[in-house]
Amino acid sequence: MFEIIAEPNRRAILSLLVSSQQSVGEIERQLRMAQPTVSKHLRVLRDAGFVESTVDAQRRLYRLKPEPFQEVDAWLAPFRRFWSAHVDALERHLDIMEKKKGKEKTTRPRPRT
Amino acid sequence: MFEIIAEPNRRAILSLLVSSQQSVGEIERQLRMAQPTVSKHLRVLRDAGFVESTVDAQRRLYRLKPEPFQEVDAWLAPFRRFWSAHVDALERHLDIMEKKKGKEKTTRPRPRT
DNA sequence: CTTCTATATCCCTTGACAGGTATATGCTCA
DNA sequence: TGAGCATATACCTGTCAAGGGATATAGAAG
Repeated sequence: MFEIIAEPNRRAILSLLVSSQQSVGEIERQLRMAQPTVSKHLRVLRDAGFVESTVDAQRRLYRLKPEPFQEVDAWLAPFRRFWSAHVDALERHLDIMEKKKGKEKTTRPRPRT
Repeated sequence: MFEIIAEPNRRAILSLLVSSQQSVGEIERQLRMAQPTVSKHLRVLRDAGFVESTVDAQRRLYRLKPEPFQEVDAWLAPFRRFWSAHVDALERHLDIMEKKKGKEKTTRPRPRT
């Protein structure tokens, strides 16, 4: 399951689908990917249960399915317990993240994906 | 970062390290992996910041670092919002079904958001 | 110093997978 | 029915990462 989300283009597709369902063509245009590439990634995502599709005339509308994300979350659980014992480290990390973002405005930046 | 945890042996190593720090040899024995394999995976994990090591005589003790896990968690956040809406809807639906059957509604713990 | 133990690295082979191009499939509408 | 659009698939090729085996490094012990 992790191999699925290891691919950057697939993560981009998933991020797109968070807001709403999209057709293949819409994904293709927004992500500037070739159509076969999009279709192939969607195939992988569908086989892995990350998305499902419905037919709308000649189009296919893809939307997210929650289960695999829950599995990722479940895998993360033991480590979450671990890191919550390291709140100090968390705060240091966030400080570093803030400093890295020094170029950006203090108003909420748009998510870049 | 996802490529790192996409590898099953690496996930096994990380799971081992949740309980406590381990030497390379201990990991090698518990997971029945060849020593160079363990060392190479640990190298990858260390470079990606998932683990760190300290020297103990000829041994190296590896332990988890929290930051990359937090990043995974951060990536998951938008999807978590998405799927918790789904689960809530499902529960409401099930509640309705229960009531239609005239049965008592058994209170269930809410999933953590 | 020599040897033993623990770990890291090097080299090589192999397999998986991603992208590109061409083509197939399927639906719509004139 | 045929043209045209939207999507899926087949085939090819290059890249990259994992595992195996040999070897290098470094500390410990005698």
